[in-house]
Amino acid sequence: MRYFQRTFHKMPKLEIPRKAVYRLSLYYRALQRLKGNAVETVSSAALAKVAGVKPTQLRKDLAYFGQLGTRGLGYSVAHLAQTLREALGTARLQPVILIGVGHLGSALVRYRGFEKEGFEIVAGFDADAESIRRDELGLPVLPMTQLRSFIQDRQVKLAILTLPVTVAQEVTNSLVENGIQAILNFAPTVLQVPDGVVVNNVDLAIELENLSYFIR
Amino acid sequence: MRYFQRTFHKMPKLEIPRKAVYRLSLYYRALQRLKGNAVETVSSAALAKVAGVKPTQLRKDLAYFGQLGTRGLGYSVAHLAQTLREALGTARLQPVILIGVGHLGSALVRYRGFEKEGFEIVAGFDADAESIRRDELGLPVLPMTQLRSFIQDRQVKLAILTLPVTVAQEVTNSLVENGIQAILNFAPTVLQVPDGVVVNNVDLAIELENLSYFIR
DNA sequence: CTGTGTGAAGGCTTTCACAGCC
DNA sequence: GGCTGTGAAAGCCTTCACACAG
Repeated sequence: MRYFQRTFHKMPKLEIPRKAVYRLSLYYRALQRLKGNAVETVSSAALAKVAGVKPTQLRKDLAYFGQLGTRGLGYSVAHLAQTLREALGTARLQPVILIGVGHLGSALVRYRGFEKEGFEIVAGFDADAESIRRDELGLPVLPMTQLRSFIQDRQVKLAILTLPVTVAQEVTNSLVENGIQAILNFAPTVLQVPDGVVVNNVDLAIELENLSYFIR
Repeated sequence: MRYFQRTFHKMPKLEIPRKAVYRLSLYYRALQRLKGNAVETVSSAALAKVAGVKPTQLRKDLAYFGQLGTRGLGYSVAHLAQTLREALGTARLQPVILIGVGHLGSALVRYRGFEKEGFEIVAGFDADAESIRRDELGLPVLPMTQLRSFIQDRQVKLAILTLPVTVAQEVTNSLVENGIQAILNFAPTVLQVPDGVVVNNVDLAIELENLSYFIR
């Protein structure tokens, strides 16, 4: 996971703490639920409780985007949700490609939980593309040779990596060369990428080891 | 993810920073690779590079466990690996249960990357246990009614949750009641647990949203 | 001379306390 | 009175600088 300085066209005046961005997603989720229950305004205390954080922290996080609440009243659920959507860049559907269509990759494709959050997996890539039953997935599965043209034609910026460690770095280099700017990496290895490319790691063994440490 | 105070029987004198524990896993992985290449000693600079951290940070992290290195020389690969194994509690194989044997759950079972890290998924549980083709998984899949006896008989402390949001909290309560101490949660919701129970969340939509934020 | 161990400094994040607005 | 917005304080983690051991 990396963090870097940027000039934003409009959004925040100050640079937002890295961890705060994660929390924005939690707030957004909580707001969706409130919206479903036809709630119109919510206090920082109530929203923070659902998101599992302290009220002051929530207010600090939101303050990066200006004065969003009304004193004495709280936040407008609809307005705040919209602001967060735009801040997170999920106001428009983002195309994502998935590299490595094995067990885990296939499960992620079928998971479908991404779409309502603003992401669409538009294609899978695999070294052995021929052998994959693509109709079961409802997704085109292409050979790696088509990576370059696909990324460039479709202007894809986001990739999910569900590959064996042995080829992860090599494929990453190729992704970066072709214009991918952000990678969600499931391979249990530290990827080397140039500045300006962001990697988030999801490492299941590390999560288990971490839990294991705290059990006694 | 939660953090809490504990009295440890032996390990560290001081409390280890929460994030440092994650890095211990990275170091351990890197050491395994060095071991494979028959490397006997390694400097903090070399090990840190592979793990993607700064040498001073690595030394600070390791210092929590006492004087592990030799000045002027570095660390013994074998000895350090063993120390980390014990610290992380993966020196012995830990039994893990998986709750919710859908697409994602099945993919995790088949993934098998856990075993060499010291974890064994010993059973799956599902509300609809009957309908799951258990021979393809090579894993017993049991109905939820057997949760209690299984956890208690096998002394299971770790659970992986791959369930829909709607039932996640309810099942969590049941797990905690029956003695589960740590949960790796894939459901996109904030679980409420009592003190003494640790939850690590793996939330794919949040990871994507986070990446999306940093793309411009 | 090499490379670890560590107090001290620095930087980042969270929490507090309360001013300010509805 | 209720609840947000925010400077200041506290807490936590990382990095530095260097003493010290081999």
